[in-house]
Amino acid sequence: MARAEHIPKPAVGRLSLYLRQLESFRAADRRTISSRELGAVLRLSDAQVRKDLAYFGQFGHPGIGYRVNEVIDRLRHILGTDRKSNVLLVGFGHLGQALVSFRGFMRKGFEVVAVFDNDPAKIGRGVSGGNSLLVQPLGELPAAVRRHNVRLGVIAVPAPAAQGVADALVASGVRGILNFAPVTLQVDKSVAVSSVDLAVHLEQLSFQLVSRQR
Amino acid sequence: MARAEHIPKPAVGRLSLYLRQLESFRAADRRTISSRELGAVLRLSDAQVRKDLAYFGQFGHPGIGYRVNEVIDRLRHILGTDRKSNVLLVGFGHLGQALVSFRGFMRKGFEVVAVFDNDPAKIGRGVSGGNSLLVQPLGELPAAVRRHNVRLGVIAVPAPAAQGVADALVASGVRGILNFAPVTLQVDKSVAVSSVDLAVHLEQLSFQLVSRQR
DNA sequence: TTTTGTGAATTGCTTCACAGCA
DNA sequence: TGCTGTGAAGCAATTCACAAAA
Repeated sequence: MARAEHIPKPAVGRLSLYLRQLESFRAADRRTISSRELGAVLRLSDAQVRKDLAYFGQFGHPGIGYRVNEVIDRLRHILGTDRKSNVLLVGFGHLGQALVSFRGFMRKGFEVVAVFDNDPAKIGRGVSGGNSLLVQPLGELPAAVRRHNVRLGVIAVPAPAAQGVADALVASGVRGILNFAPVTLQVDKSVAVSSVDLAVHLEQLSFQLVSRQR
Repeated sequence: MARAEHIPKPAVGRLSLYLRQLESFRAADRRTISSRELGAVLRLSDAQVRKDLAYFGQFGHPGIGYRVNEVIDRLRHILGTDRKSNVLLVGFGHLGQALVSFRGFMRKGFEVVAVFDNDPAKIGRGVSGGNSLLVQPLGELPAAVRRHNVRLGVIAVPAPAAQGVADALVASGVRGILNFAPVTLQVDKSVAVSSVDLAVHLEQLSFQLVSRQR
């Protein structure tokens, strides 16, 4: 039992991949899986898989492998997605609409409970996502955070507006931000930030292409 | 000049961030910038910034810092975005629409030259993005790759369809894939893949929240 | 001075290889 | 046998700290 040892940051990132892959195996009626097989589909070594899981306790069964259901449950608990988290979305452009209609959201333990935008043409519009949400003006943000006990916010606004939105989220008490705007947000380091920048990803691919063809 | 030395993979990822931030500094009329200041806004150490840039040659000027324009040009060249790359998009749902209408695309040296979807209701529709593109059926994909000399493809289809699309892209000669579907694509390792999974990012935030509040 | 570029030291992460269990 | 968990070894990345340049 190697609990509470120092956990490499990349290991935490892989936990999500293990969970996703295990759910896929479960959908295919697999009951157990070895570290070797799990690693193979994710392009990781078997040792990597074992070590990552072992950081969080005794997961596997020697001679058998890992029981799919058991590991899924434990990973969800570790990641904190075994109970629903209320999420708030700011920005209802194409990307924002894509995000609320994305099924993976709810399935994974996250629920969008409010949507904001400052465009008067969008305010008051219904959100397709399901539970009869309406797009609200940003002024309503602090009230919504309190009412729904929101800890996570998603920023899907244009770059120039992103920092202001981040400030508003943090001031309202949000503790984590998923940012899709291509800027580095300046927030108190007690707030967790994860950023997705389309251009950055394309540039990485471009670099790999350039450096490989030589 | 420490060229061609072994370059840490994370360093390449940061190159994009340096580029983005430098463009932002240029927009604010800054001509030079020190490693300390550049690192501060990106939450990196000054030594990290210097070392990353030095992997790719002599960039800075002792006593002065880095000349913004100069470094921007050289980073673009290194990343291969100093000339336009033709990109092909598969999947014209909300996410696909968000991607084509994303301004950052063109600005960064990428241009979407064809859009595909298998939904008959979408085929033939115009793509808002600008240059009068029409959504095409997937069967047209190989021809488009050849015609436009496409090396990069973006997958924005539902998870179950993603692997098939990836296979089609690779078979057509695409060399890099940006994947938004929540699956690990199995492709030949000569093909570069970069994946963005919304659920994974939210889970990372959730984990950080859970582990911090204790 | 200020600030870079870079070997050396350090820290962090992954792989190895094997004891132990089923 | 098959497979996990884990110290030890090996590799990778970051930070330190300082000579050299402007």
